[in-house]
Amino acid sequence: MTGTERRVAGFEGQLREAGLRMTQQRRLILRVLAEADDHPDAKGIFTRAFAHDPTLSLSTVYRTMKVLETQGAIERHAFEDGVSRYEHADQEHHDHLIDIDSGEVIEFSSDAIEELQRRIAAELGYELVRHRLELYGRKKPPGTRGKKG
Amino acid sequence: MTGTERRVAGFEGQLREAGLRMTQQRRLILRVLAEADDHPDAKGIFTRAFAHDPTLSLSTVYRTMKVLETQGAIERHAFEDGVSRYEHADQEHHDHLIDIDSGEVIEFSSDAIEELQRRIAAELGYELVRHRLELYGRKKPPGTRGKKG
DNA sequence: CACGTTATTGCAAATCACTTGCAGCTGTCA
DNA sequence: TGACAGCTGCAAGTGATTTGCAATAACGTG
Repeated sequence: MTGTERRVAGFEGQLREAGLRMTQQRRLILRVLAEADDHPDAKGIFTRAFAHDPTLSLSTVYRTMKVLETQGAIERHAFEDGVSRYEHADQEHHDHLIDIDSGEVIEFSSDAIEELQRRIAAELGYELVRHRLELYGRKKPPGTRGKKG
Repeated sequence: MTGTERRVAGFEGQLREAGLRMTQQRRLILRVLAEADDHPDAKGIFTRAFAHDPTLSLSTVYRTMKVLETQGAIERHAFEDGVSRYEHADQEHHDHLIDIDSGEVIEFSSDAIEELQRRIAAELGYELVRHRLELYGRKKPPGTRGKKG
């Protein structure tokens, strides 16, 4: 998987630049993150990584996530259940739609909504720094796409 | 404060209707909530209520908040720090803008953004059930209101 | 490549917000 | 007023995340 290789290498470089060490554990966690196409929480990352290195500890996962977040290498999200979920940050900004029934997380982005948020903040006298937008929805029966309820 | 009186009475009615008991503790907590114009967390509510009744316990606050939320009498929000904050629900739907520097929470509502969210969900094949939108911003210097950065 | 710093790790204990088991107390309603 | 189910305070329990500490392992240097 070349994309993954590249991502891990990229993360490594970022760490090196910050004077941080590239340990076996970090390399492993980075790989797990790069290969993930979902939004795993710490325990999920730990489980996947643990399969490759049974000496890894959960606290190392938490510490690594914090380092990576500080480095801007990953993004942390906390949806309704409150647990932190992570995803690599080498992608365009996006928000999340959560399927209420399945828990599935779908990514989307909308320039219109970004702009609208900026404008709303401005109207209140604020400069928008960041935001959190999560939609919680239920799958429509097929054939209703785009139609009005 | 007539508004407060009315709110507490309203809450009481709601509880009664649901076959729940109106205890001294609940009455007190309701009053605290009705008088609050901010978004206190459980500890904050406890502190305010405790001043009027030093026998009150924090678990009663948590239990009461859960009951009130179930009754739809209050709304619970969890901003970036993850702790649950509460506000009474006898008001129009709104979202929140959080001042990054002061922590102040400003309420706002936008039909445009509501509609946009509904449309985005629909385009993804979902019916929007609820959402969470928080803007995090920094106060602009006066005189820049509405201008573009 | 061996060595010394010093970051990093694993483990266990500690936090923090919130929940719950339990026994006694108190609204409610007949 | 009396019974009874709902409530409450207290203390212990959860579950996610953090932290103190001693051992370990990166990484630059010689």
